Amino acid sequence: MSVVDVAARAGVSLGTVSNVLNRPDRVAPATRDRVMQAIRELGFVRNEAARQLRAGRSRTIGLVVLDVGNPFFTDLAKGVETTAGKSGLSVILCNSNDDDDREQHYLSLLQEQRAFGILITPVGKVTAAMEAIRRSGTPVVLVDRGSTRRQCSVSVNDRYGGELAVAHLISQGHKRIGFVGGPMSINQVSERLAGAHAAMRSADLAEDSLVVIETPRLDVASGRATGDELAALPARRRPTAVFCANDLLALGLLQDTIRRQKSVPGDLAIVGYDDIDFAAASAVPLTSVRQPRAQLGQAAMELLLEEASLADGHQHRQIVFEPELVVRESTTG
Amino acid sequence: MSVVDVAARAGVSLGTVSNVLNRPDRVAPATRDRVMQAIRELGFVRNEAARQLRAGRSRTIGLVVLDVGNPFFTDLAKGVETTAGKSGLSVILCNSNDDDDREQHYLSLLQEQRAFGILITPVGKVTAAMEAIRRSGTPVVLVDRGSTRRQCSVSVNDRYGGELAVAHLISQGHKRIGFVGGPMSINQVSERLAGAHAAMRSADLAEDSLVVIETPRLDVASGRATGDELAALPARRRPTAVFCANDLLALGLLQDTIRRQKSVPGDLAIVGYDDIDFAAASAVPLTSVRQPRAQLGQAAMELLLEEASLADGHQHRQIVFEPELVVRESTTG
DNA sequence: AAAATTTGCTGAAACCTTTCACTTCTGATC
DNA sequence: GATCAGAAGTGAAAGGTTTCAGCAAATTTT
Repeated sequence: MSVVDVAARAGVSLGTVSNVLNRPDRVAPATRDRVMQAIRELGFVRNEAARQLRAGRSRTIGLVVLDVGNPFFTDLAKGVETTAGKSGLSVILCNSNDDDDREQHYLSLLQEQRAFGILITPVGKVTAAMEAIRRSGTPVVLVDRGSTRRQCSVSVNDRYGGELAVAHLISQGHKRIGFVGGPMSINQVSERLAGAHAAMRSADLAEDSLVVIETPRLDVASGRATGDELAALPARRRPTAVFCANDLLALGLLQDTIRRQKSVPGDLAIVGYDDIDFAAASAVPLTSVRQPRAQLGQAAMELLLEEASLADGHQHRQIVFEPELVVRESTTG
Repeated sequence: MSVVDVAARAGVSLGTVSNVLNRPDRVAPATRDRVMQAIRELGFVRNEAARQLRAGRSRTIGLVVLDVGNPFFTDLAKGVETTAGKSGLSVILCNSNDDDDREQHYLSLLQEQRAFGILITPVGKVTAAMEAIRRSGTPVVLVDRGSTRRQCSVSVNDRYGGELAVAHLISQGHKRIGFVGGPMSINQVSERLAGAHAAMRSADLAEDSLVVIETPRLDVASGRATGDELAALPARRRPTAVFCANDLLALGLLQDTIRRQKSVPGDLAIVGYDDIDFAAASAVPLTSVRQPRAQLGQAAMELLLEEASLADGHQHRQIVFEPELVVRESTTG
């Protein structure tokens, strides 16, 4: 069943049916009603595949994130989705799960679907595949990740965020500080670590006073596992405070620390990153570095739309938000 | 650029290119290599829209959930996605946000895209739109929601879960118990409430010993707001324990209770529902009713595939999982 | 009244893939 | 040497939408 059937039933040409669907104002009201009636009677539903084929591009944008299980990304996704919806675009949420292959897989998929555009938080570097997609005319905006002039991006100053977190710990009197996060191939992680180092230097603390514990992933389970590593350290090397690269890690570590009957922040102060909703509701409310999640999504989507509309004369832009430290009990007993 | 260009470059017919793409074994190795080479040289990417148009249905399934911000649903989504991936299907995650209109919107969208199938946790009743989609030949499986014989569904016994939760509170000596959840139009909520009532009856407690507080949504903010309502109750009416219809509510309420300097479970015992990862990491580790989230997703996807393959002779099935009570400190000081 | 413009509608062409009936060729069998 | 079977490849048709040049009628302008 197709526009042809609708046209037959309404006694008009198929071109007119298409006009009713896409430019109703160009059709005489009487005709329009007749067509609408036929559509209703036949239960006609537009075939999006045919539309796309004809149009050459779809009305779907792909949002590729590192972890849908992380509330940071779902909040970001909400911002994207709301903004996209206003332009009649839908969002397909893809979970790369920190995995290069999955990322690659989703990129191919989006390319085959002739996605309207792609928002991506890359697992590692910006790959050749991404470059190729961009060159083929599909707008690509980097999310939660800075970029060079040759690409649009929306990010939060991760280095500064790391600095904020560690400077705060230092101001609380800590001198041996741990950094928990990984893999280092994730840009956000290495930037936050760089910020941590910078804060140490500013306070004239020795390089090796920052104990770096690399985790395989940025999730709650990895955070819990970190408890063992910390406990295994000789007391004089063991940090009195840690900065976790995200809240999931921090919550996991917090949970494990309490399980070991240690006090937070007494025995170990903890700072997280992202300030997800659960951070405030945790065993000990978590000090965290807040990022404007929804705004980030909105800004990214707006950049994408801008790039899509000004196809040629588009000037790539890099938007950088500033993070904010939210102090709670996990660092101030 | 299309198969035609590839064919021209490789010096074969377009039918052969298609064969290389879809049934490589039917093409002589030499020819196959030549075609592959041409594909690489031209950077050819299959047009999914054209495939779909030809095939009549897409390779995408829609998963419509009530709240992507709820880890329960993202865990469920992971189960769905993994299982779908094995059959070469992709998943588009749609967030109805407890809103009828949004649900309707997404259903239309999926219908226009000729989705391979739909997994949905309906906001309210099973609507005429859903029926229509099913009749049009698209498999629809209800998720986290039971159904009649006329439809496939995968659910968890919510009534029993409610019973477990409240029976546990009663066993801890509580006699005035609160139920927090809403809106009641959400099936899971009313079922869990029904279970709560059943538990009260079994213990010979009066009907009005169960104080029902209806919330507008099932999120952390609504949970926090419930603190006010509880505080406003006269002491002799105020429950000593509450059962929250999900963990987000429970975490919100927990947070607010602690803010008021009350003790959990001393002044108020709290049971949640879902046992999301954050439940164990909260201020006071939360007693909760665990649901097999990933399994739920997997089972739903399998039912969908079954329904899709046996189009005609398909016998609708209803799978019901049993929930499990996980006791933690929020109910056992 | 004639000319010009606007309005309303038509229908063929294009978008790209897959399928399938068909042809051609190679090698084997009797 | 004729017949047959199988392998390899061909190319037209179908699938549903949108666009656009073009046509006829109605309306306005000269």
